[in-house]
Amino acid sequence: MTLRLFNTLTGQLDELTPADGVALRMYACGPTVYDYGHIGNFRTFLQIDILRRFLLLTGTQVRHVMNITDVDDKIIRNAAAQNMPIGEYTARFVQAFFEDLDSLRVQRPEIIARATEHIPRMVELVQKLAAAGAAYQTEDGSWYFRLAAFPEYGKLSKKDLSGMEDGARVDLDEYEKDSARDFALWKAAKPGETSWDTAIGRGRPGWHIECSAMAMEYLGDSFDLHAGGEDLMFPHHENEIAQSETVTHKPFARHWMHVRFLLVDGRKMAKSEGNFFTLRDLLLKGYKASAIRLALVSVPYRHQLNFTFEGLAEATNAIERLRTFRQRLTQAALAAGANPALQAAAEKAQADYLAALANDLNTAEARAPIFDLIRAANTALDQGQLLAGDRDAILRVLTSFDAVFDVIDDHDAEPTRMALAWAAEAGRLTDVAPELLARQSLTDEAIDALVAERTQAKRQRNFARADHIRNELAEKGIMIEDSKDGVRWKRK
RNA sequence: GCACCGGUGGCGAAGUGGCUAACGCGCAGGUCUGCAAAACCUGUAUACGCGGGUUCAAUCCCCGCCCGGUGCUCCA
Repeated sequence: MTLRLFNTLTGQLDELTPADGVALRMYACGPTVYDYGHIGNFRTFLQIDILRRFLLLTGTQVRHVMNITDVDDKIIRNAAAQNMPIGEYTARFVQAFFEDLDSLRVQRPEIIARATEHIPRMVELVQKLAAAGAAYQTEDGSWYFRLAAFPEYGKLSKKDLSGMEDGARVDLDEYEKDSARDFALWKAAKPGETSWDTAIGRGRPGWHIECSAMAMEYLGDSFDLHAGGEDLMFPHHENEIAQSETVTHKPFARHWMHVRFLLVDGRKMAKSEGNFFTLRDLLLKGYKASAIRLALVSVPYRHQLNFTFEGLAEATNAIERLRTFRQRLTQAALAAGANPALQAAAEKAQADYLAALANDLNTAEARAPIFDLIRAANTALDQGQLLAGDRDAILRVLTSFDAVFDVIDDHDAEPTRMALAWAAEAGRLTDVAPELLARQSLTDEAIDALVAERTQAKRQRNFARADHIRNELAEKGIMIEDSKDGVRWKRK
């Protein structure tokens, strides 16, 4: 199954296949590690995760590179303010970033490249640009890219900069540049700043050159796909193209994917708006990692996603339905054989599901056939018409669904535990929702014991005692569910 | 200001030039249950921003308008 994915460069849906026929080479812009990641960041990484999982599921190998920008102005400033080397400052945010990716079940790229470990490659690129006459050094020792050297500039973001007047918004600090739009390749060291002593002078890399250098290092001069948030399209990705193609004279990435922004309550998320959430904020409010994943993934990547707590609640309930169904199906006592109608339903669900994803990763559309199948299967189960062979077929569909969405398997305990441990360490226990603390206040064993006692009481028709236990557990967010197959409980 | 994207039932959100306009949540009824809850089933809503145009036919194409958002600057 071939994926048709919108390509920013061509403005249309293009088939995405590995040029080398072996593995899809893709580069995705990673985080700048100056703070904890927020849910907007993670929407992008989650959507790219959907892409990579779909490719893997449908038999395309991937060579996926993600950078970590571990040196930039904010990092230098913040580290200096805390009187520590930038490596020490970024270390905790790098670690937190990967913990958060794990919480959200985002698969690791094959290659993770840190900017500070690729300085020589960046210097080399600047030298090549200088040799080609596309880079120049200003009096302070910084290097800039000469936009005039790349006539195709603007082809990705579809901007025509030719008519733009230089000087419209000139940064006073940068009066030395030949043109206001020329961008920094290498920033000369200022006193006391972190810097590297290199052949092009003492300084540190500009942001854009990092990605060009690392992408080419691991993927070659030309590769299949470059992805990132929509905000990076201009100028970051445009600049990458300009630098890279000026040096190689080859197309940099054939395909560009941009994930649109997430809004919160209809507005752009910003600290100043008071609608800014990190993943940890949400976990401490008691939301499950799986619900956050599903909520951020269910709106297709090319649409803005309006994040709300109602949306999180919806995702929570949708996941409950998926999980409950699979549990019911797995536990049911079934006769041997197969029901042709259900076999056909399973096959159709699988086909429709994959077709939806193949169509520009339409995750919203992809959910529908799964829920259709669940309804058909539940009805058949009620009527005793679901047979063992049907169970196998349906479970296979769910497994396939979870290979991409990854929300049915319940891994929610660990992220919550991690977030609570972090909150304790960071002195943020006051931010933890009381319900969450209550919910975690009893161990599984303690709950099992209480549930068993209640079952015993019920058998003895001591309903007062039984109801008392039920209420007591309910107050702590533990829900008891009586069913034909026995008693289940879950943390709400 | 320029550019781009969107406006679908109570909410979220697919989709299509003509067929019952998905799916999820919510809500209602039913089944089950000691009672509940949960679960499941069924049902639910006079839903395609407004005004023109093209067409035998438009929610879907074109034009204009209104509303919301985003980019043009560090930003996922």
